[in-house]
Parts: sequence; structure tokens; C-alpha cells
Amino acid sequence: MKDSEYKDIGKLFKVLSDPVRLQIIDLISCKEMCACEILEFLSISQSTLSHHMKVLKECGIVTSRKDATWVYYSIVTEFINDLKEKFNNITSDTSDCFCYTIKIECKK
Amino acid sequence: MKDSEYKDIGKLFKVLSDPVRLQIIDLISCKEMCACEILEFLSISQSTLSHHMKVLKECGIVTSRKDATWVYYSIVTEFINDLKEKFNNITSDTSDCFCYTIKIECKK
DNA sequence: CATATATATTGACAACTATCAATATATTAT
DNA sequence: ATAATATATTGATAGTTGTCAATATATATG
Repeated sequence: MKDSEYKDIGKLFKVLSDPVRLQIIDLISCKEMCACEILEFLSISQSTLSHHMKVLKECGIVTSRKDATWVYYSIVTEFINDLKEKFNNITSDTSDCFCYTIKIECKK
Repeated sequence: MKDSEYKDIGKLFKVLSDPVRLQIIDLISCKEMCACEILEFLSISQSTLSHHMKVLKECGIVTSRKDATWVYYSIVTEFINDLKEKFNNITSDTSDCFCYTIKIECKK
């Protein structure tokens, strides 16, 4: 696995490291919700929610569609599954770990 | 799911959000390694590695055993699996999502 | 005891970010 | 047109953290 891939996966985990964003994901994984509906469940300001939704969208975890004044958000399941698979890869003994491809000189 | 649970899971994802720590996990998921061996694979200082190993240990993802001057690190698989399960819970429509337990007043 | 190696800790600094109030934009209803 | 509602953007701020050099501690070896 390349350096850049660890960075990319790290960025996604960074997005998932915020408890509010985890709550949002939990909510919209049950059903599609508009921002004002999500906001009712949380105790944050509207601008903060808007910020979180932007972060979730920009990284690919969430998608949205606009209907009149409302913006409906939902989870991109394939994207999440892809991340899960990559994490499985990292946490198990797989041949594409860079410990098999990089030669090191260890004095041990 | 309680507020504190989202916080706890968020903290674990925070730990996983660093690309260097992801590399370390990838390495030691292949086989147990001592710090100096891990260091050979990475381009960071020894003190930085020590810091990362402390973070990984303190959150429960990694465990260690000391043998002479060497400290050997390995993954706590059950812990990782537990996190994966919790993430599956968050990213799917499950009855313990707080959208089912909290009553909201939405004008929609 | 002295030297070398392995690991941990401390302190400092730069970079990042979650949050809010205020404001802006867009759409609907009256 | 005006008011109300939904969402986004713009600073500003406070808190967090990854990194390194320097230092400390621990163990083995000669």
C-alpha cells in the first residue's frame, strides 16, 4: 500500500473522528433526512451542522439532493463499504502490506 | 446509542486518522515487531514513533510485551473487531440509533 | 565501570479544526 | 413585494496534536 493511500484513509477516519458526525451518519443511515430534521436531533448551531455536512459530502461519505428549499442527505453505502474493506486490509496480514515490499536493514 | 459512545468511537477513529499510525498497524498486523524494527520502515524520528506507540497502546488497539531492551508490539484483534462492529451499527439502520429513542419536533 | 543500544519523556512550535454569531443566499407563502 | 423558513458562508477563537531535538531511563556487553 502506498504512502498516499494511508493518507487518504487517514483523512476519512479524521472525518469519522468527530462524535457529532458519527451521530449524523447514524441518523441518516436509518433514513434520508433534510438538514433541519437532522438539526432537531442535535444540540449544535445551524452553521455548525452545515459545516459538518460539507465535510461529510466532500470526502464522499454522504451525498445530497435538493428539493425546493430542503437539502436531503443520505449515506453512500458503497463508499463506506470500500473504506471498511481497506481497513480490513490494514488490520490483517495481507501481501500488499509494505513490510513485504520494502527492504529494511535491521540490526536485530 | 449514548452521546458518550459516539465520543468513545470518535476517539478511536481519531487515533486511526494518522497515516503513520495506519502504517504501523499495517506492519504489526502481519507480525509482532519491536519498536526499532517498526522504525526501520518509517521515516520519522524515534521520539515520534514512541509517541505513536503510546497513543496506540493507551486507546487499546495495540498491546506490548517487554523482552530485555526490546518492546514488542502487536495488534489487539478483538478490540479492532469490536470497533468494526460498532461502526457497522452506526452505518446501518439499527434500532438502537437515537433517531428511534429521542422525540423531536420537526415543523415539516 | 564505561559504552552502546532500545525506548520513553519533555518542551516547544506549527498546523489544523470544531464551534459560534453574524451574515448571505435561496425558496416558498401570504 | 414582504415575511418566513432552509441552508451556506464568513470570520474569529479556543483547543488539540504531530513533529522534532534534547534528555532521561533501562538493559546488555566488553
